[in-house]
Amino acid sequence: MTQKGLSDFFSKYMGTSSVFKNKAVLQSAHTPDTILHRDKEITAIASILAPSLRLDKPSNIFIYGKAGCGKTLSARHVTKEIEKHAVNNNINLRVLYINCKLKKIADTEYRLIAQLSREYGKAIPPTGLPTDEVYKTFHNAVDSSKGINIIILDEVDELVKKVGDEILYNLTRINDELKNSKISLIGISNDMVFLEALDPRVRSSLSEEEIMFAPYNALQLQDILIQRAKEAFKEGSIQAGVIEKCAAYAAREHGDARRCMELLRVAGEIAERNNFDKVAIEHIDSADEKIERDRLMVILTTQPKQSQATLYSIVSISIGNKGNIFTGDVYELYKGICTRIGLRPLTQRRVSDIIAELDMLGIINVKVISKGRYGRTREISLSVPGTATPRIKRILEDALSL
DNA sequence: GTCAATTCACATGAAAGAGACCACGGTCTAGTG
DNA sequence: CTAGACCGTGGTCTCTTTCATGTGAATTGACGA
Repeated sequence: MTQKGLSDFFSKYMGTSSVFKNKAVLQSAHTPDTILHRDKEITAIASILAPSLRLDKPSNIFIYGKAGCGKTLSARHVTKEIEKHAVNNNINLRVLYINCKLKKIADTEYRLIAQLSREYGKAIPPTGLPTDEVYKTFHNAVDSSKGINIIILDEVDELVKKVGDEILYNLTRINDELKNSKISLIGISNDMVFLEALDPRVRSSLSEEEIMFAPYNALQLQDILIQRAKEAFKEGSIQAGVIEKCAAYAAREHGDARRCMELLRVAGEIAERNNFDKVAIEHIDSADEKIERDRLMVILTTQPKQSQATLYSIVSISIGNKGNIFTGDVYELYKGICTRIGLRPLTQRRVSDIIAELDMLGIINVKVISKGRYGRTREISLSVPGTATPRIKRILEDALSL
């Protein structure tokens, strides 16, 4: 594009009307004023937390349910309201929200406690201090707050998976040592079976109350979408049937409202970019494709070299043969690739873990099978359609500069 | 033919090491009055 | 005398290796019908 062309482009862009009124409404960070189809759950959380307004320690709550079914939203909504009430009535109540999945912020014991302490205004260095020192700081900070402290641990399962359940035990036990304050925990997890894997002592104290969030069905998703779309889009900029299709797509994927809204947002962006004044049904299809493509691209390019090399060898083998792929084959080829690009090959033990990680990311499918006399191994298959494999291979070749 | 033992090729767990990053306190050094 | 540079120690964190143990069905081989 020439510079003149660029200027034309921008003025034309300014001239075209957007289909959006307020795109932020469709972003996952947005909190709507009213939460649809979660009345029962919200009331349940509220009634459990209510004693805190009388300075009694409310029970710990464990909330679980699939992704994008309103767990975090509901918990934050209730705690925000309760905080408001506390302020109005001069009650010393504090709500801390921590997302345990956030890398470099709260994904280890040290970081979580440090982050919590920071919420109380204590400066904690990112590393270098002994963990019990940080615990002490946190303990003092909480105790001097003299009130009820509700700590929301979002995606606790991720934390526990990484560092074990000891941290939860420590947190629940802190109450015994606090003189002036009390801590209540709200654990939020996507993982349904997470609780069963916990130490029984931790389990019983963390889940004094349990609340299950069922996934939204297609109709509920429609309601939610209509509510958001009203705010997000200009009137009349959505074709009939778009919302329904969007909801149906997401309902198929475990009723994930977050994904549903992303779908609608991206569809809107696609419509806009192609100078449509309405979001049409076919834009949903393109959006679905684009989201999937982008997700894959991000995963592929952000993986460490070792994972990329492992995946590359899996992809290479899968292109050649239609049969099954086993760990041993992958490792052999992987070693070859490593020497070719000057990478120090890892041990098979580690590569085995990397394969499991790739499975978790959803790029490959892995099944542990026993071939009888011929040993036990992982049967690996790509979980992306065969038509996409050459593209993946090219991306990885680029990334590895092969 | 039947049944238990064996065997393979990894899976899976636990522990520990390497190297990067960081805080903190003590020591050294150069600049200043 | 003092501020800043520079070390050594001790801590976390991530990625990895090493060592050890587990696993499930095909295969094998002894046994009896």
